[in-house]
Amino acid sequence: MNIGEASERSGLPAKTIRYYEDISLVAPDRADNGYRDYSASDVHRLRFLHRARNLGFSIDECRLLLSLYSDRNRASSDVKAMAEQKLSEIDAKIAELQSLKSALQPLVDCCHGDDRPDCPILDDLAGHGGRRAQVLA
Amino acid sequence: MNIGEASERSGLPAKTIRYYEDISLVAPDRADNGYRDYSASDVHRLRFLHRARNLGFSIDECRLLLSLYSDRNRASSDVKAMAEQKLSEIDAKIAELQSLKSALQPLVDCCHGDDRPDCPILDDLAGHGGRRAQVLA
DNA sequence: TCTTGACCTTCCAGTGACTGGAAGGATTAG
DNA sequence: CTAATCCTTCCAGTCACTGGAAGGTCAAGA
Repeated sequence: MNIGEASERSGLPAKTIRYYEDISLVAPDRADNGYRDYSASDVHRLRFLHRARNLGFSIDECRLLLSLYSDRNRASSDVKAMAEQKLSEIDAKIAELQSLKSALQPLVDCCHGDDRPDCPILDDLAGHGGRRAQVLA
Repeated sequence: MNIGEASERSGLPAKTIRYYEDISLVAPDRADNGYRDYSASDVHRLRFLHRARNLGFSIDECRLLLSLYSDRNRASSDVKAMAEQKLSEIDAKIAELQSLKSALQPLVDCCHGDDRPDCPILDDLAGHGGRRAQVLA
């Protein structure tokens, strides 16, 4: 099948699929007219990539996952370790965003948000927030 | 002061400070020997940038914040609107990460993680997870 | 047969926000 | 005088695409 159909079936944009070929994640056949020709297993691979990317795995991690997937002898513990690491990265990002939020929220809350030029948010960014506690060191 | 001291005082790496000059966020003087010469207000500006970047504002948003900061006539509502938008972006990112987590966690939980090749995580990625619900559509 | 439009190809460049490194000049301490 | 440290510029790489230009191919309709 052509790239358009492979795109539809995998959920990935055609541009992305070509890019994945550039970086050797898929290797479709070529038809006589030069068009890429995707097999069902190519599409399978693309769907795998789509899912794994959606789960937050990097391209290199996807590459590893694909090789583990096709390795009859791999242990599930290898994959589990990667997934667990991903989970802890996700937790760390959530924590970071929440601390960002708790730094920004009080500034928004105490900004009157009217036409006057006085603005606690800018004051804090400037590093002289007056009586208010500094948000960042 | 030289870039090294400006770096220490602002908390930004020298490389980053030079980059900020490239993109016209700061414009230090030059000494006779060609070295950059940072004033106290340059450092002030760099600290402002450092704080704003840490709060999740993009470079372009920082540029805008800086211009609002030096605009005697700006209304605090302008800044508040930006900060509120930032907050909702942060909330959206947190929600996304949490849904990522709730997709990945059950896979990790049900993977036995031993030497056997059977692995629910890869099965799910491959799109044929058996009796388990598919994590992704 | 011709034409239109959809689809495909390659290649180049840009994104955001830096970061690393090479090659070389300036300054400072001993 | 020398060695170490600091500074300079410039180029290239990161990550994972994405946009666009220029042009080839194909299927359907007049």
